[in-house]
Amino acid sequence: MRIGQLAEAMGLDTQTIRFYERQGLLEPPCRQNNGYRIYTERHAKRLAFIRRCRILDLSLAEIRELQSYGDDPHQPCAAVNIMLDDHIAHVRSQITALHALERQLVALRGRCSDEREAAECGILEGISEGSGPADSCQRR
Amino acid sequence: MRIGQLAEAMGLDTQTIRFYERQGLLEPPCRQNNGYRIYTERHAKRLAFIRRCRILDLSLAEIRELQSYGDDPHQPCAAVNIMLDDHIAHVRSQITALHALERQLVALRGRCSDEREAAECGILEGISEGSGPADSCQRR
DNA sequence: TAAAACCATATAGTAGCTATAAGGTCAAGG
DNA sequence: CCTTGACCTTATAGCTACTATATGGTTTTA
Repeated sequence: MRIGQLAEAMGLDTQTIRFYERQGLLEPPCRQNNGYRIYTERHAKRLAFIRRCRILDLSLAEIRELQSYGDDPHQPCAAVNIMLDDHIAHVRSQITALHALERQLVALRGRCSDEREAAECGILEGISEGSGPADSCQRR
Repeated sequence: MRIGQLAEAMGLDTQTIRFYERQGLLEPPCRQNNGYRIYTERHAKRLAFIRRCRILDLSLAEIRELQSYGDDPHQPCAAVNIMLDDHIAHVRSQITALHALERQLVALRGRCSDEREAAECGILEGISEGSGPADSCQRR
């Protein structure tokens, strides 16, 4: 399987596959005489694992760590659980921050209707004053 | 006011201020004979505006656009409203995506308790299989 | 007079790709 | 036989919004 076929199959760019190789996430495959990379089913599986991790928004460093656990099956997997717990906490704090941001933005949006000149625009005013929906408003 | 004092007052790094200048967000200030930047109250206000926009997670490009409206007070401000509406929509879609992600991660976390070997870890298994909480699970 | 604290510029690094340039390889068509 | 097009290769630069580092000048303070 050449790189183009693998990329096609996985729905990503050939560049991305080479990028993962350079980053040490994907084992360097054998080469043909002409230098072309030849991938095996193993590579495809590993790549699928990487992609699913990325869909879960894990960083490349975290994926490298996970792979090291997967490759050494007798390690205790507590570290995997910890990583996932941390990641969940991270996602939750992002959600909280975005909710606060949304409230601020909606409040700001309420300060201007469409038909004004910029000089009277309540939004520009609002940003300039630095007033959020309330003074107790959470800043990230 | 020199750059260090301004940075101190605004709670950011001097580098960041120079960076905003290079990016065209902050007007280049006058210089002393020795080349030191001298800032005025106007600069401080503009910088505060920039910071408040960043707290609202607006991009530097969006801030540049907002400033151009603020600097030309007779333009209609409809564009400001549109930008804010877009930004709110963007934040909301981020929130939605993160909620879906959280559900996936929590389901995955539920597949492993602490005291196993990596070979039996339900999490590594779960990622390898590509199973989320359900097959209909939303992928970003 | 010398160290500490400030200022200047230029350059590289961060994350995770994506895009571009410049070139080698291979199969099919004229 | 040659060319065209699709594929492959490497190296390099770009994206965002900073942050860090290196190197050197200036000013203040002890």
